[in-house]
Amino acid sequence: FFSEMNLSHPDQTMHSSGDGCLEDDKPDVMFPCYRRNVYDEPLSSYSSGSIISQLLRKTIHSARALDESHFYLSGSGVADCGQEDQTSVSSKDSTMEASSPGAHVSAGVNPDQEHPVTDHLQAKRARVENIIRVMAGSPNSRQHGESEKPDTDAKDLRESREAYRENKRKQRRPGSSNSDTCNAKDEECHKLKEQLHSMQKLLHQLQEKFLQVYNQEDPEQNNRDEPEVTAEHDPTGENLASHYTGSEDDFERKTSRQRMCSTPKLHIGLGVDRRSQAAGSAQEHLQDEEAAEKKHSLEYYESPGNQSPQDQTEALSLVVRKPEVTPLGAVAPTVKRPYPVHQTPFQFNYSASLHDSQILEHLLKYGPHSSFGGLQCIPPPMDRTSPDSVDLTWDAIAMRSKVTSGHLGHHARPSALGAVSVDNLCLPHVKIECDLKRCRIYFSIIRVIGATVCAALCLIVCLNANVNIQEGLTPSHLKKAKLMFFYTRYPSSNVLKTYFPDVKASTCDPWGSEWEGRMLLLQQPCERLLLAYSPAFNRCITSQLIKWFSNFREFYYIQMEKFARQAIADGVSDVKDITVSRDSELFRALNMHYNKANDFHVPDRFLEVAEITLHEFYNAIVDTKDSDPSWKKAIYKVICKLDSDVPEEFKTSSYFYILRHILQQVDAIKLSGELTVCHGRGASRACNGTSQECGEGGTAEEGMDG
DNA sequence: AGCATGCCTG
DNA sequence: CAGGCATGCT
Repeated sequence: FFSEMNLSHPDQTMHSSGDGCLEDDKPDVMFPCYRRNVYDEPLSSYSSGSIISQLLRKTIHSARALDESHFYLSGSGVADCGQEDQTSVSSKDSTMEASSPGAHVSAGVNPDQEHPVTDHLQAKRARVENIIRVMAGSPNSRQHGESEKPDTDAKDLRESREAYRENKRKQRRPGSSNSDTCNAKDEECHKLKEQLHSMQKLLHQLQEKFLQVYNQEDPEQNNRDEPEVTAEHDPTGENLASHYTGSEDDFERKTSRQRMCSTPKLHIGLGVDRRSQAAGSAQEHLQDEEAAEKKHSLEYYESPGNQSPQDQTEALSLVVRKPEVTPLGAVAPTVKRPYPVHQTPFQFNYSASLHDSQILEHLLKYGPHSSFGGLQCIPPPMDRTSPDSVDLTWDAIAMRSKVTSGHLGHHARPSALGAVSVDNLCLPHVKIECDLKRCRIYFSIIRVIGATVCAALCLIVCLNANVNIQEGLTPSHLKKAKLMFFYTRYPSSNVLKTYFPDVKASTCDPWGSEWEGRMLLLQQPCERLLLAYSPAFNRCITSQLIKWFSNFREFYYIQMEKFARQAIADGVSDVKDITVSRDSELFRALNMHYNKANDFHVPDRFLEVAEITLHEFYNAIVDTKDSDPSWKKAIYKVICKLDSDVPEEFKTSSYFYILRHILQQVDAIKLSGELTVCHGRGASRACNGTSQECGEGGTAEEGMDG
């Protein structure tokens, strides 16, 4: 890891003293409550693009820098996040050090360090290095390729420079006192604690929503053809569904089907409650009563007593529980622990927490998009050869994204520091289609690794990031736009802004320095957070929306011309004989395009407009006006006046559409049984092979000062 | 020149 | 669906 960093940023490697930075408590300009240390790297290296991930990552690092006896969240069960490396790592030290001599490269590369470190710190750092290194697998391949890209994101560049200057500044102030460090760290701990609590709340909210969503689509309890999100159990008080009641009948229809499911019981304690002590008994308790109770309880996700596939209820289909014959079954190991059941994750014992921290670090380091294959290189200490070891490869999921265009948009944020082959993994343009799968994976991970507070926080952040925090418009926006097309074919940019409030809401860069204030939103209802992290309604996105509608119109008119000519070819002699009804082939084609899920009741007015349009084309063609190159323009002029007002419901956040989309995807995934995964053994081999490449690659980031 | 729009293409 | 290009307007 360190060699990778050094290679990646030779400038700072040459000047910055890694060990000394451990003691560096100079307030960070950009993140006042988090000081940079040796583990810090240019922000550009955060591939996930989630600022919260960055924060959390810093949290972990800070935690490790702290004395292990007074970690943040005092009195809570999470305290071992800073301790986990003590014994657990030592179990691997010999192997890793032997096989990866570059692990301590930072010490070797910087012989002239300005701040000699104590043996204690060095030992500590060595442990961390090993953890990170092991987790990293062979991250250089990506980095190498990335560095060769000339079109480095400007933001990345900026942040890289900022980080670079930051390091420069730090090295100019070698003397940092430990007393200051302690005070600052206390304050830091306090802030972290508050943030963790906030995250916990958010976690609860999202989980509840998640379960609501899931329970509603439960095919054995509901008619899945009308998935809906009810708000009656909405812990946030945000009645999403209420936005839609009393308007279009489809919404009414859906909301009328009020949930019969009981509110899912949420027991994710995040280590702050009694879960640590109660884990064992909770397990027995669940085994006794799970049939009656577990179904909609998140506790089930966590309980080690519910790991066998046979015990799986449909509630866990979200974590990919399928018959083994199906491709989905390949994921079944996901829900199995790679270590014995008695390694209760809620008890923050070393073994479990090490694994947690590995995954956590991995997630934080590489983001949720990275492959977990590297983690399988270090099987959990308790079960190194477990055949159930799961290799969660995001690329397998990402590849299936239907919306992805296969390349990064110019507004997308390329990840600068990637894990192995991040290129092929989930990128910002990978959209909602695979988000549900991610959800399932995340919850699988939670079950596998146990929901320590760190892991849970990380997971929820990643989940959040994937579903909602991404650059550019989401598939939810696209779906919404398509439905809006039923009302307006020529929306003005003002209309677009009005009806995409969640997009418009954010005017500052989620990845910019404003993020700190945004952390406050963690205490706000879910949707607020989502709004806060929605993409800025910049010109680029506006034009993207406009382009969408342009494409919509294009398809629309192509269909019209096609069916008009068909009618003529069929010998239709009177325009009046041409009608458009819901049974019409034309309508079916249009509906398939704009309302593929067929979950939206197309307004009658759209049928009328379609019929008018068809008539226009028919008449024009009959009158041989189509010989004029611009003969369609006259038709366009007519049709553009037929726009209707878009219902108010569409002004709501696209969050609703996200949920709806997820519900639809649930069905789709269940039917297709997709979601392929790599099996652990092969991936493990690959990891071992690539692990030798650690320390290689990673040319200097282009565009750095110098 | 700068921007918007439409057509064509992959 | 998005990129590239031509066109047209200001």
